Amino acid sequence: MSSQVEQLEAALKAAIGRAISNGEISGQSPHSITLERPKNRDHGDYATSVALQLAKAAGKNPREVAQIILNQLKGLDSISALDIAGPGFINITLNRSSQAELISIILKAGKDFGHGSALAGVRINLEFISANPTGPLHLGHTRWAAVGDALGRVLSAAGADVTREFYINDRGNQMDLFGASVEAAALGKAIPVDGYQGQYISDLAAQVVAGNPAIISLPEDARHPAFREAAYAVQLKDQQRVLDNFGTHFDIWFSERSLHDEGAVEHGVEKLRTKGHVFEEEGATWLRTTDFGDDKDRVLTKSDGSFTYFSSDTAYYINKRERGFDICIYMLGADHHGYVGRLKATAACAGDDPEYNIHVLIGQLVKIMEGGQEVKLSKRAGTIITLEELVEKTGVDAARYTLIRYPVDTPMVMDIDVLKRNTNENPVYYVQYAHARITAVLRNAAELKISVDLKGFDSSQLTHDRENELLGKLAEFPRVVASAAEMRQPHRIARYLEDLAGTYHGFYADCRVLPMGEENATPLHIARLLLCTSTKVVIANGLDLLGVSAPERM
RNA sequence: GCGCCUGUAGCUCAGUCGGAUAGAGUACCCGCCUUCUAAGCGGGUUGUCGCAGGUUCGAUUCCUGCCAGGCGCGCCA
Repeated sequence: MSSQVEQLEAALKAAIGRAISNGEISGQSPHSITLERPKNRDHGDYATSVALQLAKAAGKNPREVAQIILNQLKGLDSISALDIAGPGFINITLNRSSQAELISIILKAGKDFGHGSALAGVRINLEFISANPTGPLHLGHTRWAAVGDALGRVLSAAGADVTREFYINDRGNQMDLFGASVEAAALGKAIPVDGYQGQYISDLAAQVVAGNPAIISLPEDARHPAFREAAYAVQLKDQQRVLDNFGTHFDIWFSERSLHDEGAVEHGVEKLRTKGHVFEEEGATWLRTTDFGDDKDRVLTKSDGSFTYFSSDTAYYINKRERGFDICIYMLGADHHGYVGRLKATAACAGDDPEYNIHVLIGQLVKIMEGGQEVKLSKRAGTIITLEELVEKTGVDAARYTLIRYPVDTPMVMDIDVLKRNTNENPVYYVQYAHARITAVLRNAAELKISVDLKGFDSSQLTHDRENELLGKLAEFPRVVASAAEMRQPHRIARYLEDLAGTYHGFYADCRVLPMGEENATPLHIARLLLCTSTKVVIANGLDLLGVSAPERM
């Protein structure tokens, strides 16, 4: 894949190893060498600062160390120039035609280009959204609906075996209150104190009654659960429909009730008890999470014998691990960050490594602007914005892309008015436009009956600076995907795509791709068309990782 | 009080395991479509990287303290 980079890294490492065994440098060989792409193109295609890092232990100045490494670094025909710059950076310039070989690598890999094996064999449970089935999904869920889905795709691309899971909080007081609210609405009675308000409750009531008119005349003690269950079913189905429309799909919808029905909660408590972190006090059963850094111990079973919400969470974690997942990723809103400590402590209590087996991502809240004003979200005032409404206003691609584009630990502001615009203020269009533009060029090539085939590819044709720049950018894609997966940051893909799109537009402006007029297609035209095709593949693959479409025309 | 997140250009934000002259978009000014999608390209202007110390060849990045903003700290769910 990016084998050139890997080869270079290996060659550097070998060169350092030889210098050390010669005694030219003292110290240890670093466990890994990182090549970076310099911001400034005068610094070559790749650069490394190993010489600076080794200088101290070697007792020599960094430029000397760099020279020693270079002396050992011979016989790589893919390199056209090696320079020592500044305090001791080694700058590497690749042989251009060798760099152009990337095109055949991309075209042969196709949809798989960018995929890697860093997480091969790792089973990951990715849990996100996990809303109560007591109302529509709103803005607070929307960020995760987009980012969680993209992260799932990115982790899969890194080779992980990913299961996306939605935990349905379908148990407890809130469900009863929800049922009672819908029931009251159906019967024309007042909504209970602390009950659920809003138009959607009346709508649900109407749907429930329409689906089963006899429900109203049930005796009271049968009517109450009947309303709760019917409303639950309708609301859950609605959430599933909205997410499906948003392009976010789950492998498992996991019911909290099912944990209790199958005795998993008791099982979880017993398992923790065998690990020695459970104790009884004041009639309640506790988990000593303070053994592992939590700020207070947590109750598993209340003094009245019933289970706490925390006990469900604990049991659910244990259940996931027993189902064979190596890593459990939780994506929570900032208003739940207080749970991180106890979740990690729970994992530790279960005998797991909280640094590896569990990973909690905290997403800061999203603010929304419309008409130049912040929309204050308030259930009481009826100004909640649902995921569905957001999509209606902006479209799936713009909403998803914008939500994914920022790291989740920064609070973000979504400006609805900007998202509605089809301009460059809306970066999704910038990227999509590049894809559509390439597609148009390739369409025209097909009409001219130019055969765009690797057989006719002469890599030495690509000598223009713009071509070189574009090739370099394409070569970065696999590393971007790998780091997005490793750091759980899908926004890196989006930023990369914007960068790549910009590089392509620059190439397009300066390099004519198709023959003009009656001109025949030359090897240069073919090579450029193949470069375009490669770029199209990478943009499409990147957008796919975000769940955003790659349009053929715009 | 304790804990988590944030503070980078007028605005919205990137910034790879600590690297070279801190970057995009937007806004503002100036150029570029008698041949491939101008939703584009090129050029110009914009910085106390919140403040103060520390670690080192080197800090926007790591550590400590402080300032400002957001959020959270139930035998609730």
